[in-house]
Order: sequence, then C-alpha cells, then structure tokens
Amino acid sequence: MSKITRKVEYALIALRHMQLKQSDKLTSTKEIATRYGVPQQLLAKTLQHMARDGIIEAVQGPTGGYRVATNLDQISMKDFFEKLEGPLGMMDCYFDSDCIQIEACNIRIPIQRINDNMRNLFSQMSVQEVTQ
Amino acid sequence: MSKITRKVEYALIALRHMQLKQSDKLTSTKEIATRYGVPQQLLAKTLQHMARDGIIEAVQGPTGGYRVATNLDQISMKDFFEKLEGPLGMMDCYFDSDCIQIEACNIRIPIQRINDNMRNLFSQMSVQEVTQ
DNA sequence: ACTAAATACGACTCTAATAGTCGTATTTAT
DNA sequence: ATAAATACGACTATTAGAGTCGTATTTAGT
Repeated sequence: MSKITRKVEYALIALRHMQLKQSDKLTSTKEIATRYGVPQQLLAKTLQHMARDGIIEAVQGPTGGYRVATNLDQISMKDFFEKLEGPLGMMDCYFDSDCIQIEACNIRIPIQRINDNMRNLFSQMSVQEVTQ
Repeated sequence: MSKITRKVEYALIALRHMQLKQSDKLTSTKEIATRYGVPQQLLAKTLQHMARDGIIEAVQGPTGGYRVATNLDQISMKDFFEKLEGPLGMMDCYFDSDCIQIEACNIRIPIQRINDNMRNLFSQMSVQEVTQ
C-alpha cells in the first residue's frame, strides 16, 4: 500500500534540484527531464500544477523556467500531498465518503485513528525537511 | 495516495469482530460477509492469508471457522501491513528496486526519510490498539 | 457411507487510478 | 519572424487492486 505517486516524486526531484541553485535562477522542464531521465510532458504538468499552487513561480518565453516561490519550511508534506493529489487526503479509507455499510462497519473509529496519526505525521514534516 | 487496501480493511473488520466473542468461539467467513456486507470470496482469501501467517487459526469442516490465534498486542501495524500486502512495505518508492536512473536521482535519501517515519509510526502501533 | 457446510487456493476477469502521450495555444527573448 | 519556453485539455496505455469462478479438501451430523 501507500506508494508515493510519480507526481509527488517528480515534484520533489524538481524542488530539490532548484534548491541547489541560487534562488533567483530559473530551471526549465527540459533541464530536469533530461538530467533525471523523467518524462518531460508529465513533469511539465506537475510543475505547472505547482506553479498554480504558488509553490513555484513560472517565467514564460525562451530563457523562461521555474523557480521556488515559497518558503518550503512553511509547507507541510500533508499540504503538499493534498495540493498535488487533490483533496483526497492521505489515508482516505473507504468510509469517508460513500460507504454503503457505514452503519454495520465496526472499524470506522479505528481507521480514523490511523488517519489521524498519518495526518499528524505529515503535518509535522515540512517540504524543506524532505528536500533539503 | 496512500489508501488503505480492502484486504487490510476486511482483515481489521474480521479481527475486531472476532475479538467481540469469547476467544475460543469460531467465526465463519459467511458470518462476517453477511454481517458487514463484504464480498465473501475476497474476505475468504484474506482470512486464509491471515491463517497462513498465524494471526488467526482455521478449523475446517462444517461448524468450522476462524479464531484469533495470537496476542494482537504483539503484532505491529507495520508487520500486519507487510504480511497482508507482501514485502513491499509502505512507502516503497520506485527507487528501492528497479529504478533506472538511480544514480541521477536526487531524492533517494529524502524518500528514505519519509519511509523511515512511516515505518516508525506503524511499528509503534499494535493491531490490538487499532481493533480494540 | 453420504451429505452439506465449511476452509483452501489457483486462475481468471473487471475496474479504476495512475502514468504517459499528443496536439495545440500562448508567451516572449533574440 | 522565429524559436524556445510555459499552459493545458483530451486522449491512450499500463498497472495494481478488487472481485469472481471453479474446484478440491476437510469434517460434523445423520
């Protein structure tokens, strides 16, 4: 269970790569794609996604690219996951939403306990901590 | 990301159900399947899996069924996940095994850090804690 | 001995989420 | 004007998880 998705993976690779440069320097999608052997189109989407979310900043045109636009210390991995993968949250068990047998179910509270622990873990972990 | 799988879900439901009985009493697959509206065949597999792993004990023949065979205090959720879902572990990022660009990758250690935290969390949580 | 109800299990199909691709539009430095 | 970059919707492919089917085996009850 619980695989990290490519989206998140590529996002982290990109962020870490950008952090190794001077903070005002730009990085293009192509640069990262070729450097790390990652599909460029998919990476592009991920970067665009992060740009929309304000995590990074986009500069268009040739010589354009992206740069980190936030203090990554201030973003928790929980928020990061949720931004990239939608509002699903992390350990979204099947009961949160449309569970049919919700009354019969005997483990809703237990599952919530697990969820809380996971959320708690990733709330306390900043993106900076991971990419530094 | 990070959904709990049905296998784990059904396993927890079953364990919790069994724990509500006297510990020597048997529970059949059918009983749980109908009680909680869960696909019987799939549940059967899960129970058989747990039986192989020694978590529960199987009694064959009519009037047969399963009963808890372990002190659930002694099994961590980490081990539980790994038993049910194979050796993959939890946040098995794509680098653990067959990653092509393993040398180029810049986030192996960061990912490992996340993994360690996850493993740590679930190592400290017993199945008993969840199903009690 | 026969039957019925249970576990055991390999093999198969179905489904949905993720991964990846394609085509096209837009921006902008040179 | 061109070329190189971002922006993005729509499509296809792949894969992991969910679920089903068929059959074998065990064993209590009669």
